[in-house]
Amino acid sequence: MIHCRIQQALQSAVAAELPDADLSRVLVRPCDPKFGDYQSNALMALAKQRKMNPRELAAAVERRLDVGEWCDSVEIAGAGFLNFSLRPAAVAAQLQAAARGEHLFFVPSSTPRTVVIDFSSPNVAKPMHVGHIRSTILGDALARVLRLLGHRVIADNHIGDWGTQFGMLLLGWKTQLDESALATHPIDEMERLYKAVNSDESLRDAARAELVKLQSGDEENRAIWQRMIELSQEQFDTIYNRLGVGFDYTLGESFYNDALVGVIAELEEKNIAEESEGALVVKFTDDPKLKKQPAIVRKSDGAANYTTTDLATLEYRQREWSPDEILYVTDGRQQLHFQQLFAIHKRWKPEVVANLVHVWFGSILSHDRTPYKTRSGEVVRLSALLNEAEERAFTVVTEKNADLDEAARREIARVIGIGALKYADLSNNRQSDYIFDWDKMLALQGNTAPYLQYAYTRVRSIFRKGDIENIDASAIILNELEELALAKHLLNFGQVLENVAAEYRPNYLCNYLYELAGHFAAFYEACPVLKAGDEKQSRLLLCDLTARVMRQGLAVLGIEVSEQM
RNA sequence: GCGCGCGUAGCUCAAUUGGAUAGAGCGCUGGCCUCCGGAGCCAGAGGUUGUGGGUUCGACCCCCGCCGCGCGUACCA
Repeated sequence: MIHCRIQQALQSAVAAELPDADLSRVLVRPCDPKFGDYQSNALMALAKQRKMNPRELAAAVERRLDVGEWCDSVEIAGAGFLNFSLRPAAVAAQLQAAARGEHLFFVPSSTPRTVVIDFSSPNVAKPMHVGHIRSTILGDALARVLRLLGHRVIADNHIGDWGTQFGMLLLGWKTQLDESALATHPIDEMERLYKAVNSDESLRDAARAELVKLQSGDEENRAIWQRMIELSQEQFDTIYNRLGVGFDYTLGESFYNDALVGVIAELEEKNIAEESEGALVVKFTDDPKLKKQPAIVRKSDGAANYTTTDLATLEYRQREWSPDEILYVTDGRQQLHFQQLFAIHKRWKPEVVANLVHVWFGSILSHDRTPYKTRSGEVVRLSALLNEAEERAFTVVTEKNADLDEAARREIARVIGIGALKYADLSNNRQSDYIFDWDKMLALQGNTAPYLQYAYTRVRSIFRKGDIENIDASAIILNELEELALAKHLLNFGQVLENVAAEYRPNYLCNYLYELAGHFAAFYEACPVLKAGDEKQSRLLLCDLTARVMRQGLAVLGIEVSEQM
């Protein structure tokens, strides 16, 4: 990609001028069009370190710089910026290469990594709810982006299939199970059982006894527990199918049960953990931020907790897959837990160099800025949320396109509704809390999925209308400002994907696609396509590449497109 | 108390290693249909980036203080 080549050329020039410079910080970025197409501000920082005059350094580097193949001019501006302006011919060559199928403005990573992504993690015997949506959607989008860039991704669903709640569930199952309710609405029935037992103090000991039996391998309880997992997995699969989300593994908490004792023993042996108030804890005396809060790895009743399970999980993943990176896509409220986890792991397995990252996100809020709930104050189930998204989209589609038959409208509504829901989440900075708003996410204007999907159908419509099958990409003409701006924007797709992968922020891609739609709209208004003369094939190519980038970009966000809306 | 995070236009949100005149949508004002999907496009108004200092050629971004909000803070995950 041109951007990359310019950056490499700049790095070579800097290396020649300043042999000891840190080239990893010598970067080239897209910039405000009034300055050019790309900009580097790296020389100002380098000059500062060395107490040099930044403009003189820029001039010296510029003399060594050879980017004539791609750039019309390189200018030194302001305090020492280097501004690059692309040659239209170089832009055209990129478009032609894309037309030949050589690339779609990105290239696979030259250093592929193995990345484990831990996301979604719903609980057995409970409904999936709005609290699972960000993790599921964000984790899936990151998995898709990383895969597209050539990385080896292992998506692992660490479901909650173990814990004290099973004592209550088992007791309820044995004493007050409604078989027919279980057959029709298994999740509701299991939730009912849990609530019934949990609300009755007098059943506490009996529930506890069922838990102990389960833990000691009692056959009947194991069988019931297995059944609960199966029923829950059916629910998960239904939701994941609707969302188009997939996993490579579903290794829940119970998978690590047998390893917990060993983990605890090792932490004791290595003097990482110590007794305190009846529990076994890890203290972080040398870490100013963590010293106040020890982490419990064995409760005073002898049971392990999630820190222990996560350590065992980490050890398994390391042994099994040797990842370069493990991503935990969870709520920001678990930050302390992951800081502790990573700190313990570093002491426990100092030889492991995998990059452990807590990819955390904010909360979904109602308009009153309290956690998003139903009107009656209950958690919103994911199934209901998806239904409503599709239903609302169906209403809009029917309004706008009543002549399509219902099946077609349902299918379009599915694509739009689910897409809107996902995009609303992904287009925000993941660390921000955001306010859930149906009208905003389904709007056809602004930075929304329906707007982007609509932009896609407008392009496709040109091809339908013109009955176009093949494009002759031999003559690219980029005379109009709008053509050139659109073409240049297409060139930046790959860099945006890399930024998403580097910071685990899909909203960068959302912004890019929204800008792409904007550039296309301007082009579409200013430049007739089907009625064009010499430019027709060139413009068709711009349309086609826009559609392909839009479709691919949305696809890695987990969002589908429709030919018509 | 301590820790983490947040505070950007009336509202909802962006802002890519510290980079150039902080950008969108909604709402408001005003334009554009002999034209490929008007579910669209263009323009205008709207900002002391909570606040006071500091570092820097340059700060929404880094450092210190203060105000406000959210979350976490020993046996849930």
